[in-house]
Amino acid sequence: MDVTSILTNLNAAQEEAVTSDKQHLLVLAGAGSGKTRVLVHRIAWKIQVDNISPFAILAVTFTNKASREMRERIDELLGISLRGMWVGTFHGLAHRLLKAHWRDAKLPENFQILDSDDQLRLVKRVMRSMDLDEQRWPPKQAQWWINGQKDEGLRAAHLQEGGDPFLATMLRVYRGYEETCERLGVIDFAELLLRALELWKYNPQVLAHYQQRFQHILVDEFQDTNAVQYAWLRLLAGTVSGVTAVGDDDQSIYGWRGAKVENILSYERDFSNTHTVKLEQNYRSTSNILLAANAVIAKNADRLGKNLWTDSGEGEAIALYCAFNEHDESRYIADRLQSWVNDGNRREDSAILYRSNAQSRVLEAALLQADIPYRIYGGQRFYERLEIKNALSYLRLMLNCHDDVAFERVVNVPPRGIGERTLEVIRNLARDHTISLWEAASAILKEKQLAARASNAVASFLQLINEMSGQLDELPLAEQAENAIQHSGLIEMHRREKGERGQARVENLEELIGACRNFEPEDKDLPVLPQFLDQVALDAGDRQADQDQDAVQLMTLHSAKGLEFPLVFIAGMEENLFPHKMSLDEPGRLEEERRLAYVGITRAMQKLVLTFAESRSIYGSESFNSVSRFVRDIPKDVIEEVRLQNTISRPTSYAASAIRSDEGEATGFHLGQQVSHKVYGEGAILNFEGNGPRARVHVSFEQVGTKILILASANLVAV
DNA sequence: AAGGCAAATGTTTTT
DNA sequence: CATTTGCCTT
Repeated sequence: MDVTSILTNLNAAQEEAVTSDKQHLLVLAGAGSGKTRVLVHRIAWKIQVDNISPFAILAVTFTNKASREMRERIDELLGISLRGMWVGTFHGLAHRLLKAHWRDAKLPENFQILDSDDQLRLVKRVMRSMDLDEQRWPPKQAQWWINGQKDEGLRAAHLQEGGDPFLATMLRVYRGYEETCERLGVIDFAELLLRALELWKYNPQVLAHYQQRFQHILVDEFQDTNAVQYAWLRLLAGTVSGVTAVGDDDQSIYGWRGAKVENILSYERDFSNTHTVKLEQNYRSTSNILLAANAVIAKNADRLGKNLWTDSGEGEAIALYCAFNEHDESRYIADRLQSWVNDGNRREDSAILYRSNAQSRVLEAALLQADIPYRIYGGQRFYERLEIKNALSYLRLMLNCHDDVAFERVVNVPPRGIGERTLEVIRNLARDHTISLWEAASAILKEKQLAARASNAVASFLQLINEMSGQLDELPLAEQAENAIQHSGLIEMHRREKGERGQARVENLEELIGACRNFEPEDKDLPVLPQFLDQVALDAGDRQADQDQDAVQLMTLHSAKGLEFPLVFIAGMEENLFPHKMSLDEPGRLEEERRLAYVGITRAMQKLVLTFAESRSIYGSESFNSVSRFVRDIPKDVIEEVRLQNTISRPTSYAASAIRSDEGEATGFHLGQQVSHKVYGEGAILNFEGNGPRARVHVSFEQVGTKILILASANLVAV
């Protein structure tokens, strides 16, 4: 094989990374610097030059999408079989390990994976059995807390309550939840990782096997690893294997869910004999866009320090539009998009990004109005939808009637007269005798402990499942799914549901049958249903397809990471929205928002359009926010402020905020600012009027509405 | 046990 | 504002 082909079209830094022969390699890859490329080419280099067998390589990513992409690109470059090479997500690989070593991991052979919805239900059940007040102790919070502990590698047994009533309660729930999971033989996502770590920790012979096997380990998006994932990697690498870690501290935006940027710093300490390469040349964006991105991120402290540069031209200025309100903002974006299309561009090549999903509504309305096709990413994914989860629960019960999570979910869906009371009897018996709900239900029927009506309902449910699972081996997957959906009455239930929602649910159920038909099991010799269920649990399915239509893409800034578009809009560049007000208290949070802004800006290849609204209704009431600090951090000479109808370049100030800041400086307040008045309470500044001692201010108070006050005597206090 | 109405409650998301 | 959740009635 010709080795030079691996190195063609690589720049010096990329080549250095691909060919590095130090044991460990850390690649700090700026946005758009060819990160995946380096990863893929390094794998090729390891195989063809260092003669490492694909069998001895493990490549790990965070998302299924990233892992699919990596597989495809390795395939493309090498054109050889990837057989034996492990490429997957952290969770996927952990699952694979646990399946192979279920005994050592102290799991039942056919353990089920809980998604966050299942997990919440279970936490709720545990908390209810502990008689905790759901108002005082929200189950969501407990779930969050438990996952947070697990992400840190902490089990209930490792923790001390230390007299703190909050901790004490959380810990009790954690213990109860752990016990329940253990009894049911189910594991949640965080558990998947923690178990895989413990599998190696407590079974040195298993660990040794994998340590010997994997000579080289590659990790993508290293800045997103949490404590458990990092420990897992260290353990696997041992002292012999090499580790290539690729990441960007400036793109760490998942700290709030346990990701530790510090892992990048620890890396050089924990893995000796490390070489670090920075990829700073950007192949994606114009220099104006990079200038903006660099300026925004420069305000963060504790960066490893990278500066993106490009040798492509300046490109166009970054447009900034100050809208009156969110409708005006959306209309502007739609207009701008329309002219982009009229100029012969594809909608597909543009994206509208925003901080929170709630912003998409207004944008959608404007696009609909303008007749511009769009595609929304985010929100609920296919296998997470209620109707799909119900259908899957029937399949799970057919496979294993002792699956209590599935049993709870669909025992009375569609309603068949098995209510809370009946269920409570079954639950109690199951708990007292440590048997499954299925067994408890059967026992109760036999002993005739129920009223005739409830008894009949339970009996017919058990019979339904029995009948369906009787045909398990005979029918193909799609027909089993169809049976489940038909005979359970699920499809009939949604048909009767009024409105579009029912219609959509029926269609989704039909799509599920299609998905079953298209499913290709990894191992053709094993039963197909369990493989299907596992796959579905680990990959909730890409959001609505409809790929064929040329459409604008709408998504949150978070989900835009890793993508690029010639034209990018970022809507809602306002204080309190972006940076989000929730993240203003903690400085670490604010830095993460700044990185999110950096991620957003660096998605744009040719043209970036930032918009903000002077007034925006949030949850029904109007709020007034000033332009985001991130916009103010961008050098003014790369910004072109857009006014209605005409476009003016204003190197000195933004027209809209100029008025504000002038008045703001004179009065100590600015438009939209939250202030407090000792009689009227809190409100927002709507307008200023006049100058000097007679200056007046319009304030919209939350309690009493809008008042006009003499600024000098109102004694307003900034909130 | 099921359907209807009032009240609460609102970041970001992958697995 | 819009959706979900819990309580209350039939």
